[in-house]
Amino acid sequence: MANIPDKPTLDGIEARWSARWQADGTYDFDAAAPREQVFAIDTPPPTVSGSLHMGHMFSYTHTDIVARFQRMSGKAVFYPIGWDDNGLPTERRVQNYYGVRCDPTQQYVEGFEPPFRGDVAKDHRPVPISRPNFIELCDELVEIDEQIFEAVLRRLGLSYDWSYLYATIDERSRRTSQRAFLRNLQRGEAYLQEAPTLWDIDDRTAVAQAEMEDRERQGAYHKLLFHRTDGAGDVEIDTTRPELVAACVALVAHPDDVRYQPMFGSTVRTPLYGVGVPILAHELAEPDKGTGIAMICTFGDTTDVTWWRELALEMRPIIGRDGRILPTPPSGVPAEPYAAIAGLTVAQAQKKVVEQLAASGETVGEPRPITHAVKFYERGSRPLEIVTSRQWYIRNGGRDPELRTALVKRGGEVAWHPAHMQHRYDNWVEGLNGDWLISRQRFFGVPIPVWYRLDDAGEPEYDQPLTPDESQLPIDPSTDAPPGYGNDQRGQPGGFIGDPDVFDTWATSSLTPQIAGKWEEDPALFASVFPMDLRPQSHDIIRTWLFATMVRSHHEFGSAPWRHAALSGWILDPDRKKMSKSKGNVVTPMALFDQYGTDAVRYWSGSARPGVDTAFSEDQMKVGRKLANKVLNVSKFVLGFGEVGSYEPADDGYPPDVGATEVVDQSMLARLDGVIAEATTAFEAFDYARALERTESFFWWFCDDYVELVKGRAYGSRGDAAAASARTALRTALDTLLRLLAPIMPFAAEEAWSWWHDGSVHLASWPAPLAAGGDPDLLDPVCEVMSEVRRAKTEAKQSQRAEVAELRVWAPAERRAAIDAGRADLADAGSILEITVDDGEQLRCEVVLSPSTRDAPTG
RNA sequence: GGGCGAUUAGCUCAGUUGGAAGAGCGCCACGUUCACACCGUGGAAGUCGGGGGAUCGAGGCCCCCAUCGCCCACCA
Repeated sequence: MANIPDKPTLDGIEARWSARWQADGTYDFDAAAPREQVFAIDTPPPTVSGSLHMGHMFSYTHTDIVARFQRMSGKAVFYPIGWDDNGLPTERRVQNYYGVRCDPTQQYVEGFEPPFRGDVAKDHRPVPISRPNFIELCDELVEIDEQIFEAVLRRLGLSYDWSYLYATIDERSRRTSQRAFLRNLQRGEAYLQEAPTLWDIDDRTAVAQAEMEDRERQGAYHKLLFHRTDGAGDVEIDTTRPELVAACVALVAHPDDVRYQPMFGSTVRTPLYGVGVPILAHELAEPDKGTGIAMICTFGDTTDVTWWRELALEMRPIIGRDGRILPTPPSGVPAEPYAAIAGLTVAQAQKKVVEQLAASGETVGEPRPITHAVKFYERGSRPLEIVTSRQWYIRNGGRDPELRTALVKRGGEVAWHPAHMQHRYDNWVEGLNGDWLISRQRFFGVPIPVWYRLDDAGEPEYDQPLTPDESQLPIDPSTDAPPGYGNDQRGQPGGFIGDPDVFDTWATSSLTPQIAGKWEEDPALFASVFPMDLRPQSHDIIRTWLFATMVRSHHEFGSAPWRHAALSGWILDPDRKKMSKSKGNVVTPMALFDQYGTDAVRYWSGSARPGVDTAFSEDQMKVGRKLANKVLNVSKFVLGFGEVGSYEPADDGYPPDVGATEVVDQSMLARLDGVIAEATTAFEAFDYARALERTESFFWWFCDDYVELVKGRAYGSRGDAAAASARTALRTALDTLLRLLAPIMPFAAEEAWSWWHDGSVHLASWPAPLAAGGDPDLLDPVCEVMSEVRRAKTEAKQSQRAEVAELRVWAPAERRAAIDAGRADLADAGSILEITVDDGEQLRCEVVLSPSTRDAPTG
């Protein structure tokens, strides 16, 4: 054959084949394919404000392996990629990269030059810039980051159709996001409500339940005295937040708590302020926590919100959106003690209040330190507060048992891989306690496409938002005017104002099937890719991305958005902790590609079972490197025998195996046939790891035993007919193995394939069953005998090429036939002069090395 | 507090309907440059977390316990 290199090498094959695939459009989606022949993947768009790490390489490889299998199986694979670039993470990166911050009150500056581009000076104070200037910098940095991302993903060999590339901030995504929201609004699935909201005081934005996490923090119980108005003494309550005493609206105990039953309905005066608050009963109060009676404040935690709502309590907010105590006390709260804390941070206020309580004698004993869980925004650095604000919500079942049940049912329509991941979904949906808050008081995001009429007094009429026609999308209500209005009416009584907020990034990324499939913009495409076949993602975002996508699809289409969900595991440090950037000196994907080769890194990913957290292992990459190298070398060797016999290489279609006339060769092919079946079944169930394991195991057996056994014959030691059988079987097996390995090791497989085929192995058909007709187990006793011969030579400290004068084998009758069939090949492979086979109860060998060999001087 | 997963050789992990403990790495020994030193051959190494139970038979099935990890929870 023409193109076999003298010295095969893995070096540089990624660059060569990546360029070739791109030039040839190897992975282009066939948009004309009918739905049943399409395999559509809802690829996770990486957050471009971070960096691509090994976790991405790991899970993205899994998906790519599946995509390649499906493509070879004859599917038109719809495999788009996008960038998740809108939202807070990008804003933060822009702030840190350019040394700026967004201040909507600033005026736009034409041609603004940021103070830095990377390497911001340590003592630099962020320069306030206008929102349009800030957005421009976001767009600029996102573009830079995305180019770097693309280079890494191409190097990983991901078989995307890059022509469907999208970004969650691009025009189509904005249009899709706004359209979906307007539909939700029309159907009553989206609504605006003023309510207590979890609030991040640093980012100055509301956050959703799904983005909240608990962190252990040091705190302390303070015992406070509330004074009974009937003069019967004081009530002691324990609290970790004494600074909120001014916000106290009631005390609460469990209805069955006999200690407090007599007090229910009576009134106590708060310490310091003397404000009268009722003592009430509620099931959520826990008798064995603290003194068994708690103070309800607006708001200290989410339980306060529940109590406030269910007990219909007053509102006495004292914490502002900047996390500081409001300048003026709530109505009915005396100004005098309050003045001391006005304007302080929560931490400062707590210290002050504790001093005040000590001075007034309304605290008992010393604070008792405790460690307790406090709610944080997952990207935040200070505890969340709860403030009242007007926000947009989408119904997700959090307040509607019927919808919740329906969404759990939708989850049941999806096949989960691994299956137990469905528990996480069910668990989350069943535990929801509020609707999905989608509005964010941020800047770099999809604007909420509504305006509000201003009444004659200039007050917004929030209950009847003005909406654009879908044909106008995307719009920006801060610059566009609503239908029937002119921009000169902006902010004027009788005119309008735009909603100043943007959607949370999940509100847009929950629409990735719609965005990638060009919903409402290319109906033919959308019809052929939706519902998608596969959603691959990490299990830690089941509650966000997966669930949110389900909600949007349920509302819009009344179906699940995909048929399968494949949840990948995490990468763990060797010490079994989740690998994190904070640990420093984490390896970068590019460095590993350079060191081991892409196929080797992919091999490490592919050998991890679906959904299982996996230790980062360079050892596994070394093994992958060995395998890739072996693929090239054995290919060279097999192809070096040349084309003989009836073998005809086929460009697509499967090569015929009719030339294998020897039972030894037929046995190998029968065994390979079993591997094809197992690998195919495994791949169809998304179990790429099993497919790899079976293929790899056969591959090494093929190289170490079968090739060794028949190579003498393939060279022609027993004549042309016997050689032709061996050569045909070798080439058939090689052809099959390259196809089986192509999804895992696309570069090495393509390289070896290219030596003797036109066209890409990645467009070749997946191996069909081989009608070999042989006995797959026939070679077992032959290989056992070969192993015995090798052992004898090794124990005699001889070369494997050492001559054997005589090999005597005893075997049960049913195995003798197999050994007889392989005896000529055995003689060749082991340099054996004479083989005798006799009956015996068990397989047993006696190996007599030739004296001349044994006595020959070594070295 | 509720739920899920894991526990097999020094390390990383397979072990698919229960039928005589496996692989790779590492280690030891030997060999070899005629496909492959990114090589080959062979070897040592495990009371399958612990305890019960059903079975002729359990790493696999049932119950209990322990340890680790993760998810969820209304954590005053």
